[in-house]
Amino acid sequence: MTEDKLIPKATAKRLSLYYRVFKRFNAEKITKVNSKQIAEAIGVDSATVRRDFSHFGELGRRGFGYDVQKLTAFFAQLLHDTNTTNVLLVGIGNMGKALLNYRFHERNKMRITMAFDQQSHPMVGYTSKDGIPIYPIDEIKSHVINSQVKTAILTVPSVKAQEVADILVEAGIEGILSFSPVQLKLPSHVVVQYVDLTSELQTLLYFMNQEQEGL
Amino acid sequence: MTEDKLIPKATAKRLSLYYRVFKRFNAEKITKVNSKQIAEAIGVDSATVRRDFSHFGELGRRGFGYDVQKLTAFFAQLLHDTNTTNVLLVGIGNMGKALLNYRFHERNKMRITMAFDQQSHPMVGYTSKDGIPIYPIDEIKSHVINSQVKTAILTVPSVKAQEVADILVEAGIEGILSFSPVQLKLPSHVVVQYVDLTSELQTLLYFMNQEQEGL
DNA sequence: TAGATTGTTAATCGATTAACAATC
DNA sequence: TAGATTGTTAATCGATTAACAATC
Repeated sequence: MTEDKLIPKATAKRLSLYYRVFKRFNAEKITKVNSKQIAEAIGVDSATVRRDFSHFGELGRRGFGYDVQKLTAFFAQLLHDTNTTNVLLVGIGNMGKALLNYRFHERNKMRITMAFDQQSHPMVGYTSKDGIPIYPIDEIKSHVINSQVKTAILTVPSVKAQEVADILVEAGIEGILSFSPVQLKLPSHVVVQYVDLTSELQTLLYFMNQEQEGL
Repeated sequence: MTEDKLIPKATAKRLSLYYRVFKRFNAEKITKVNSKQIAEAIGVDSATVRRDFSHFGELGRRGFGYDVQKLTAFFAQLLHDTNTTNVLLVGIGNMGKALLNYRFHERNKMRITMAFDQQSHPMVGYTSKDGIPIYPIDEIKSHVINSQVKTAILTVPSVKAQEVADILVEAGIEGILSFSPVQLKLPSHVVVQYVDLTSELQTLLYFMNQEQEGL
């Protein structure tokens, strides 16, 4: 199948994982891989890899495998990792601080360029270690309007999440990565992705207990 | 279906989400809910909720709905959130620090009780804000052995992840929540759950771009 | 050519959803 | 009883995997 533009969701979620291992292979001077090697590196079946790739045309060479450089370039394109994407952050708590100092930009063309918290937060009015400016939440709209930013990371307390998300959308944000375990009600054109650390840990414990109980 | 003990993975992953909304309902003095309300709160279909619950017996009352208290108690049991689970943390970088200060224990009976990093890390030998002791990595085994800890959170650089995971398993750890984007090769009795922040953000951007391009 | 590995089809498996009889 | 909502079955949908012809 060539460029049919109907990428299954499960495939879409693996794209970034593929991209990372290709860059890793590149760094290790591995120039050629087969679907089995890719599969092992990301923890899926080799048939899944080939099927995933098939949505984007013929990326490999039969009897041979894939050229790592070619794959890397293709996936960079696919994931728009060719020019920088700027992202904003709301909420400079525990998690917010960690993300503020996270070097997304070291390996990918994305980075946090501004951050927000309540007026009373001690860091508001200053900048992060790396010079990311931190503004009060009521200035979100004005700062977003004078920028290319369309994406937000949300790390505010659950009770504030909906309220802040509304402000973000109002300001023109079209995608939110939320760490607040609250189902956001937003217009359908806004893409939301959730990260739920407590749930991840609790689910791990559940699986461990299942394991214990014999099944 | 009564207690068949064959909980589908998709259902298992929602258990913690259900549990949280029940506790939230409780806090809001809501005593009775129906499957539609639960479904909305966690962002799934009401049929999914009823089907999920059906694996655990008859939790509700036909024509009526569910008793929130009863559900909360049942899920607390199910998720073993009745007695405290102690967890260790390896890697006091950005993410590690955030998790170290994260109040898991405020809402659930799980908490980080010890942390580890390289000998040279400035916090090794001291404790966190909340008094969690921080030890050097080579002391993992001795500290785990004198404890009930079976679960680890791993926030070390990718290149160290496998090495540290091996040490953890050697020390008797049976479950790992890893923030390092590396597929760990471990004995099959060890349960591993991955959190991949870069991938989450990149996937969000991909979906946003898809949205833009019309599909 | 012989060997290897892709790209793709068909089979299987698992998850979601619609529909409704059971029943509170 | 009439109305509501469960628990469950059957239908649908989507994802994974096995198998293999195509072909480098």
